[in-house]
Amino acid sequence: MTSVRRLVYNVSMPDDSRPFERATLPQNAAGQLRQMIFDGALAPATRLNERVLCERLGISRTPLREALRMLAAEGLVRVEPNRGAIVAPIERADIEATFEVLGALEGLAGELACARIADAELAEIKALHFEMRAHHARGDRAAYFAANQAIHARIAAAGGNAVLAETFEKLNARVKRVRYAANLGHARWDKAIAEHDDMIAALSARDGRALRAILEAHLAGKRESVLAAFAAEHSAAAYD
Amino acid sequence: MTSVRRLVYNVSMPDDSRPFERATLPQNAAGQLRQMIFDGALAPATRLNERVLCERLGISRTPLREALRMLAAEGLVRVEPNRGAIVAPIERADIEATFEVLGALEGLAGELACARIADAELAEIKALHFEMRAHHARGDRAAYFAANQAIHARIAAAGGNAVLAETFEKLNARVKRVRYAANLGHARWDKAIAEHDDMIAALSARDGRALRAILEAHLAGKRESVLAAFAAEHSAAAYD
DNA sequence: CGGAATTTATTTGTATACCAAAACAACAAA
DNA sequence: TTTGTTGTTTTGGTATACAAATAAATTCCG
Repeated sequence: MTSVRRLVYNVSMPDDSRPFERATLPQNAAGQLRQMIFDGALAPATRLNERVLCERLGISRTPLREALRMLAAEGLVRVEPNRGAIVAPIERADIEATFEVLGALEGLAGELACARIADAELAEIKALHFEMRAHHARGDRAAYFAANQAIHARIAAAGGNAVLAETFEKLNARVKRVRYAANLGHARWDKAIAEHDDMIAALSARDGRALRAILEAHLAGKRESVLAAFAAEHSAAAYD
Repeated sequence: MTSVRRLVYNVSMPDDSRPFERATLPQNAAGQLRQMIFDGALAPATRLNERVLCERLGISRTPLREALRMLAAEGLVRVEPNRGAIVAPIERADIEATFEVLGALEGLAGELACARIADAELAEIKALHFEMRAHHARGDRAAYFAANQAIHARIAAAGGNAVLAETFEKLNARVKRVRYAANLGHARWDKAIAEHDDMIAALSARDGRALRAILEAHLAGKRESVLAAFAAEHSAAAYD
């Protein structure tokens, strides 16, 4: 049972600046569902029966439906009138399109980050980078994945553009599951690591132009590996 | 009473490809609220009292709350636990951040569009362009605005990247109200028109690099004029 | 026997009533 | 003016009911 380790590295998705963040039930439910979708407990195209989910989450229909609407607006779920919700299916085109946008967004973020990042934040990203390399050295994919995601989220955030960071997170969420599923081969993995080294170098040097190029290339590479894994999985297990 | 003319140019926001689109109440309500927010009937920071809105829209609380959640996920509304929803306030930083992202997105879209756009779609954009110039010549701001928005939406769509177009639309929606409020002076307006001419030229020539640069600059210009108007309005009517 | 028509069972969409807890407002007291 | 205190309103959530739409099961017919 490969239950992906719960994201260890906090990146403070919404502003958790307020003390004692009281979550409302729909927010909670949405969070749980998100997690289930990420680690595959809810596969794409799975019907989301309200009754069943209500029991499973221990809430009533009203907040559940609100949660589903939220997820729908995020693109993780699709609601069809009178037919209910399903986990949003991902197609090849979606992956391509999403990574294309992610590349542009993170490219911009990198450029901004080089101009604006504080030393402390840079240090933290470096620390994460070396932790990630440690996980890579040990071959611990889950931990590597989490650290990797954290780094990218922090770069997205380091641009100091909240809208950018938020948009990046939301889009990234849509492909997170396939990202993790893409168990990269050693060659690609090593290449990714090398690219990360370059990223850190460019960021340290505050070379925005370079970082943007690296990030765009990195995302493109990631896209290819994800697409490959996606294609493989789909030829192996043909549902239709 | 400046009630902005209802968007004349369809850009097919969500896929209205299916015939007889039955809308569910929450979707409907969300649409109406969106419109009210766009044309200022609901100003930023307005409390959205459930009871009142239920009456106004003629629906019950259940679907209304779902609609509010949807709008919240889109960033048009903010729901604070136990405190209800308000129309999302916009601050200077939000405008800057949003336009920064919009610039990157539309830049990418432009580049993609140059590579992929079909002649028919290019012709349509050209047609819209000249309509827009006509509105400009007559000084019809509302019509100009609508045509302008339509052009940008079509460019965003012409990249053939659905995720990109969708993301652009959603982010643009957040600043649409201030965009319209920014009643550009003649100088800026003429400049915008000139930039649009350049856009069309670059798109016709399929010069992706150039179009990207033009679009990024255009958005930056738009940002400045919006910021100026925003600042002016805020010094004039100081609420606090 | 296989497909079409029809009945039946589920499920969704929405409304309503109800309640607790939180927020807000009004007002008295220091 | 600030601080308590006390109603009042509003929100968050549950439970229930029911029509309409979908999906499933069943019957009917060629």
